[in-house]
Amino acid sequence: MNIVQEESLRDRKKNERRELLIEVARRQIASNGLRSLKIRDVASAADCSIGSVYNEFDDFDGLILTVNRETVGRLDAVLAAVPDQDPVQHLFGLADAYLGFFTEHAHLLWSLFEHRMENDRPFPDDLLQMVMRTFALMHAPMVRLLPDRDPVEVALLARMMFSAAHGIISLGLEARMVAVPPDSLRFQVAQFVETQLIGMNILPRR
Amino acid sequence: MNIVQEESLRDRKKNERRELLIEVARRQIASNGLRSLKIRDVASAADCSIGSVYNEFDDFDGLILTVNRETVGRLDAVLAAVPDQDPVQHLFGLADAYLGFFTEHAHLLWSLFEHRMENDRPFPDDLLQMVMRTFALMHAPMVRLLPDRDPVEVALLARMMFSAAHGIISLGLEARMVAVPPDSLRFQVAQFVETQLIGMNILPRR
DNA sequence: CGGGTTATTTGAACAATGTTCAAATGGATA
DNA sequence: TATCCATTTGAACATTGTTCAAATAACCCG
Repeated sequence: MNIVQEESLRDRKKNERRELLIEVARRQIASNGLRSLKIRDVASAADCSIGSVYNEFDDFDGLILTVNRETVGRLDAVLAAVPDQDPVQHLFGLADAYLGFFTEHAHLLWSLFEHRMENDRPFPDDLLQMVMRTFALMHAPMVRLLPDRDPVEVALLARMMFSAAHGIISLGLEARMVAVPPDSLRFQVAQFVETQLIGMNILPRR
Repeated sequence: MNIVQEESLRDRKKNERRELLIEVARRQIASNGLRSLKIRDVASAADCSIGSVYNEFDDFDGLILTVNRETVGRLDAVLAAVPDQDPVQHLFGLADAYLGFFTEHAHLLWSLFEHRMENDRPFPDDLLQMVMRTFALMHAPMVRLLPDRDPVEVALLARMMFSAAHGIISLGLEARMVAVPPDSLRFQVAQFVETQLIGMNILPRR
């Protein structure tokens, strides 16, 4: 049996269209936010009918989730590329990389955090797993810094620190309220990590 | 001229209806989230027509904003009631009170943070002022704890700490991902504040 | 190449929901 | 009671997600 299937014309067009649809949707979310995304706009921008969007994605949520999945993937790649030799510098690097990604793709990240499934359907498990895996990138340096602590505690601590940093960045970038100036925000994040590490007896007092 | 105006039957009915509409809307948001709020449901629950809701509030945003304003007012009252004798205990108390209010009224607080105006209209200034004033409650103990620092720096620090705590609580309560158990969350918040204060040389190392 | 078969695409129609406004209603007033 | 005007009403409209039967296009085989 031939495993390597020849790609038919149908499949190629289908794949091209799918990529185009995702790209169009991502651009719209990235520039004007999740709430500005409309099926009809996506369809007309991709030069196809409304029905074709439904053919490719089960429903509106399906399209959003696909964009969000790719966003998590990109974030994961950025965070995974942070140098990890020294665990302290690793933590500072992760925080700064998260800030950088958030600043550059604020609407995409907000889409990830703000999106709620229609009709109280459950959040898809695979995306949850992806998010958890990205969370876990913060876990590694914390384990190295606190080798004697209960690993469960350390996991909670890592998640707590991520949530705190996320709060600082997310509210700091919110233009609706008075946004924190970018330089100040960068300083705040670094200061938060440093203060936290000092408080945990990992860095010396200043 | 008579300043104390006799309340006419018209006015009384109008005020009663207004209160009822707000109450109905708040209950709906509190129990099922902002997205579940529908004009028609509110109208029928208040036993009046759709148009009457529009008569009382300019539009849908107007109703939501009214509920959100009251939420900020209630939060402000709760936080203002926290004992403020010792600034360190004051900070712990504020964090715990915020956690308590958030836990009890999660959907109402999410409504406050998630709501976006229709058509990119600006966020109303009076509500922004209310939120800022509530933020400022955290400011006072920080000033007492860091009397020698630049007040502008302290203000940024206070906002940073609020944002961090908000992130910890908000993501911690999110059931969509794996929610942090309530007791664990309470511990995390207290631990965050303590670590932060130690790192800022305000509390001794443990 | 042609005809049959199957997959895909299309867009009109539907459902849900925020919004408007002319007519009806009802409280105030003389 | 009669007139006047504020308020209320709900039908109609606009937007937007969703469905599905008909049209179209790709594939396959003789």
